[in-house]
Amino acid sequence: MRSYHDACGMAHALDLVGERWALLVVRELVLGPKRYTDLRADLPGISTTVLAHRLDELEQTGVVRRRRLAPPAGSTVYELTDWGQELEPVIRQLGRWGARSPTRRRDAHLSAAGLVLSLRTNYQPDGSDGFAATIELRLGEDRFTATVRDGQLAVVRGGADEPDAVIEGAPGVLAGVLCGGRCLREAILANDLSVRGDSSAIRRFLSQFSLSEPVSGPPPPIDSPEKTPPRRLPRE
Amino acid sequence: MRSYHDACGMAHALDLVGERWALLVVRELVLGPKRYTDLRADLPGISTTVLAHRLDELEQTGVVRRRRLAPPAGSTVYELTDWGQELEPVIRQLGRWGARSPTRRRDAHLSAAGLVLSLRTNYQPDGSDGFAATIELRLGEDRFTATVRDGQLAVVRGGADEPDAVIEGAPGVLAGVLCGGRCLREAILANDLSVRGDSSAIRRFLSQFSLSEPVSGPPPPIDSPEKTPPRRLPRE
DNA sequence: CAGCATCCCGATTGATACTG
DNA sequence: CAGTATCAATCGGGATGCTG
Repeated sequence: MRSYHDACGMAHALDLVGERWALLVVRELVLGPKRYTDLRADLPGISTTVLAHRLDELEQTGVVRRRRLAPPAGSTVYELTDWGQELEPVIRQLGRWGARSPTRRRDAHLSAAGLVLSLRTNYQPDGSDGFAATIELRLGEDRFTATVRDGQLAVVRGGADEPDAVIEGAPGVLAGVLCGGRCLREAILANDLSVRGDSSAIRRFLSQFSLSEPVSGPPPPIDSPEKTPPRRLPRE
Repeated sequence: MRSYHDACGMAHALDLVGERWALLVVRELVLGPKRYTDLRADLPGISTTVLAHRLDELEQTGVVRRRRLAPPAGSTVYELTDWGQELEPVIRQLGRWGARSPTRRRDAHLSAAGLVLSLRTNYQPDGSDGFAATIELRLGEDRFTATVRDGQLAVVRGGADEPDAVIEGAPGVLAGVLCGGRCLREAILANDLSVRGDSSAIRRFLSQFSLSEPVSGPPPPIDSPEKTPPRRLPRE
């Protein structure tokens, strides 16, 4: 296994999860166990070879665990270990940084896990009056339950028993509305999204996610010669 | 340029800084600008080809900026842009995670930047009485000034004017004492470290860094069959 | 069909040498 | 000092094959 041979914690973290696709595999598992085939489906572009390799390595290093489900399911799933689960803050902080990139394509594919993590990251209660709601999110095959209470957001996998509302649509569409500034009504009219239930709860829910503005556009193409004088020498 | 074609912020972040060595280059620049040759020296194992590639890419994506120093220095340095500088929390969180790995080699090479970042990460004031001190760290060629005041730590590049104490030694040795539990006196006797100045300030300073304990040893080699019953099906 | 293993090929990396 | 050039080794991606 390749290594940076560096005692720095970050360098060692990259020994473990710095290989191509590794952190995306972890991202897909943050919300719960998945089967090999579902991982492959949720990571468009990964090859079966690479996925198998990454899962092996992540298992060997104690980030991921394989488990066979009890009968009658019988299938094998991959899940994060407790330590692997602690990568979630890392993933969210990296996501918060990358989301502000001027070169990010907001129209690219978005997995359900990607959307839910961005919800967790971008949630910001507005006025802190006691708004509470349970919203079921139907993202393709996957269902999630988002619960807002006391200015806290929780999103877990699985449908809700008695949701105040249900929102159904592709993750990318929902992201466009939640974090990309797209108009909800327009998305519904375009048949990209469908909603049911308490529409005022939906509106309040949607309004509680902050749009992360990209940093100032692409960097100036040419370096302006004398605008920023050298601040200091690289060495003493 | 290779991309995951994923709208998730984290995936895009990896498009930008996920290539091999990229984040280590950023780490080396977090404390201030550096020249090409110094980067190469501080990143043992990187090839000149890859370093040149990474710097090109990081410059194109607006993470790093090249600058020619004013005469008489005249040399070219690389420095983080404001946005690139915002990777520091990401690097620290990744470092905090990786530092707890059971497979991390604490005896490997450690760069001055790696040490200083781990200081910033692991600082935890103990009893909050008004301890204040200025300590100069001499790490090979590089000097840093660590200032503790009001339960806050600041470490900046450059020597101190009137430090309360001076500590000199290799970054790895200092890390062993600060975060690895090695005895200061023993390190001095072994001639790995030298100190000058207020020795009680040094002792108090050193005691304010928390040892991050590794997570429970290497994962169990064989999966115990029935110990953790399956929690749920991967799909509804 | 789930869960890989194999083979092939182009892209990336790393070691070394070389240049302005 | 600050890179570029070259080349072998490795890695990633795509297609396909295999096995229960």
